[in-house]
Amino acid sequence: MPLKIYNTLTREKESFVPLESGKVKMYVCGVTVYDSCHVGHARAAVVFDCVYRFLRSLGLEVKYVRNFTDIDDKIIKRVQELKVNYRTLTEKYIQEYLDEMRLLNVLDPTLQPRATEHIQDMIQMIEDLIEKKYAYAVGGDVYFEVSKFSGYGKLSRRSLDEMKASRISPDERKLHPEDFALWKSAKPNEPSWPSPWGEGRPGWHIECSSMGVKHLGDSFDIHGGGSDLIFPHHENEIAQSECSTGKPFSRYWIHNEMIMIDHTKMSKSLGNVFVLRELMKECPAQVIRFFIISKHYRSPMDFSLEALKEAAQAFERIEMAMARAQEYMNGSWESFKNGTFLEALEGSNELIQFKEALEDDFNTPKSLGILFQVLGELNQALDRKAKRDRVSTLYRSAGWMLDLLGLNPDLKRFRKIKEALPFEEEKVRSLLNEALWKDEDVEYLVKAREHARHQKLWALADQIREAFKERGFGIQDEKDGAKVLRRNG
RNA sequence: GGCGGCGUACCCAAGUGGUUAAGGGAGCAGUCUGCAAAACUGCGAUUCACCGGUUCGAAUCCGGUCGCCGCCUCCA
Repeated sequence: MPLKIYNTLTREKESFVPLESGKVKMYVCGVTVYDSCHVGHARAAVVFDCVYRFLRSLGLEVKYVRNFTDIDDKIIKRVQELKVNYRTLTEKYIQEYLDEMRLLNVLDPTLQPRATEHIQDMIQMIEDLIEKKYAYAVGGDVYFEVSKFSGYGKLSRRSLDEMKASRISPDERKLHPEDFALWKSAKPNEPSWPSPWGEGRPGWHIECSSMGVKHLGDSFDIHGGGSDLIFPHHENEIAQSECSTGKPFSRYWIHNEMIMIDHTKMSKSLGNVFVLRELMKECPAQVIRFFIISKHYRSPMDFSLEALKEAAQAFERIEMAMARAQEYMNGSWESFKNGTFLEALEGSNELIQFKEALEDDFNTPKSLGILFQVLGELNQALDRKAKRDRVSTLYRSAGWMLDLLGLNPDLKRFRKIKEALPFEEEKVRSLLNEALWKDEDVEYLVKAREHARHQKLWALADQIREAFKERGFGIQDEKDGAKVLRRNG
């Protein structure tokens, strides 16, 4: 089955055929670095990370570019409010973003260019557009003349007539109200770069055209971003790029839908955002990732702490099963990997189904359904002490699925304590009064409880278990020793 | 107003023309356990917002009604 992608440009699911066989060139709009990211930014990053991972696992060589917008009006506004150097500000949020991406297990794109590193490229493209009469300079500003591009509106399905009717308070110096800025002249004390039109900065849209074309070529395969970028950002990118190069820009446009709070879009202006780094203090990043991929990327998704709690519960099921299998097999799933995903597919019905789910426009929720079926079988096999071969097959399949979805279960949460430790009731009593336990205290108490159970001192055993619970640990008694697990949050 | 989308069990969520409508959470019952926890087993939508139509057959296609949302200004 070929990979099908829903293309915003055609509004249809299409078979994906890259321009150059075996290679994919993909550009995704990153973030504007003027403030901390929220869950919506995480969704976009995770969605395209899944796309990236899946394309790679199909054996395609993917060049993936995701930019940082590190100069724009919002950044300037923030810089003036905070009275800091704009590079200090942007650098801070770039680092924050990179840290968060790492925690979310989002792979580094091939390139992460910054707008300010491409000012010259942008100036060249603007000059080119002026020369070709698609753009005009007025004072220190340059505008793109939208009516010169017959394809304008093809992505967002809008006509110029509609736009003329709806545009509000147009800049007087524009020839037409719907024209947009390619270059903006600098006011005093604003960050600026020299240009043929004087000191200034690039308009927002030109950076993506310029960096896309520079790093991926005039025409490339996939362009992604949030659905709120379709108009005007992506529409304008198409106009600039195609007028400049004379060639079709991106061939497939992928847009992820928004995160909603109480059925309303999460956005800064409404003040209903959940800041990612705050959320990560309460909840493991992997749970956030799991939450995100549990809904198809093209549907709006309601976010709430309750929903996140449900996701945490479901994710723990994954972690428990994988931890059990790891213990049984005495090794991480990677150590049983042998070969690539495509090779692992051979004869593995569940992996084939899993692949088919993702091939259908990256249907991650459907793929999770298949993962859970495999985990159910894995648990069954483990319950019945099935042969190593059977367990190993299921374990490996589940591992591949988690790998492709970029889910990284935290198996260190589960610890089986095996070594014997001397039991001293006094020490146990004193530890029970401690508010915080070190690792060795945890181990000691697990063994102490085991001792108490062997002596049928049920009251003491239950007291210890209760103390564990109060400190965020769960205990599971198993035939060959107790297992302790650290609860999330 | 223009363009686009959504409405599936208590909650989340796949399924978009054809065997019993995936999966997860929560709940209830059973197995296991000193009691738990986890795991396993069983139970749970004769029905897919509503009303018509097309079809041998529709949650799935078409028309209408109701409700909700996004974009059209900065936005992932």
